[in-house]
Amino acid sequence: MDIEFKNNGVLVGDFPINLDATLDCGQAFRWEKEGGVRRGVVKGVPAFVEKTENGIFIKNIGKREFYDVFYDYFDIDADYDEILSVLKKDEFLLSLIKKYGVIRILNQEPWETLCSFIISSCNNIPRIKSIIEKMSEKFGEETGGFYSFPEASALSALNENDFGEIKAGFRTKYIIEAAKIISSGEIDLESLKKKPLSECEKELMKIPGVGKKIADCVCLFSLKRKDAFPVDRHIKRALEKYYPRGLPPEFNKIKGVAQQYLYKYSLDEK
DNA sequence: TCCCAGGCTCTCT
DNA sequence: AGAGAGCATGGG
Repeated sequence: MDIEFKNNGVLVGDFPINLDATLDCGQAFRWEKEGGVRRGVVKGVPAFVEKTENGIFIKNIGKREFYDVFYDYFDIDADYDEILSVLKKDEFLLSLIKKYGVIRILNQEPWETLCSFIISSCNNIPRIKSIIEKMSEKFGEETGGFYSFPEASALSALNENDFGEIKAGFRTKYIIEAAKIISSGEIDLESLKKKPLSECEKELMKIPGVGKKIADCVCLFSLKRKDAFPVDRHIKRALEKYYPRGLPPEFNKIKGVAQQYLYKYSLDEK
């Protein structure tokens, strides 16, 4: 890739990405589209991203924010040529990669990811986004006209009545309990990055409202575990139809990336 | 009115 | 260990 700081932003060139697919296929929930520009809030920083001919332009940030926040977020270090070359050995994945280009795995903030996927339980994407937005406006910090995702410590002090207009339903008590566990340090999400996947899952599943699927989402989308493979109802159906005898074993270390292609495909099927 | 949505928990075998 | 109901809410 090719990084250039210009026009009060960062131009990341020679950087293959299907920006729309990456931001919209259910790994992140806070990216809106205004004209041709994507707007989000990443680790408390308001973000404006445009697709360019061979990469992306991130507006209104300097070197420091780029390397502190966005470099990691967009998984810029990872070699997707190599990752996708493995997936392309499979005929169906090859067709999906041809169709969708490069869908990247975002490295998101762990608490935001955990909380967002607790909210995702038995829910649809528009409603997940709406609940997260309402929570951010009510309990997050305002920065430049936008709201950061609320800290665990802020949510841990609330009770279910405070969530009245958030309309998170039965998930409300899980959110508050999870916030307590994380803000108290009972579980340290950052430290899970160093542990084996099975141990990460086991630890995360101690949190109420978190089963294996949500634990795997947290591992894949925020703990840099591309070997995590969240199975929701869509993926379950896709596996039964296309991989009745299981995924190719050579996918193992990067099957999370394959999962995003299968998920994107299942969204488009409807 | 029923079905579905990036599931999980609790209970009953 | 495995199956099934219940869980809040809103859109189709």
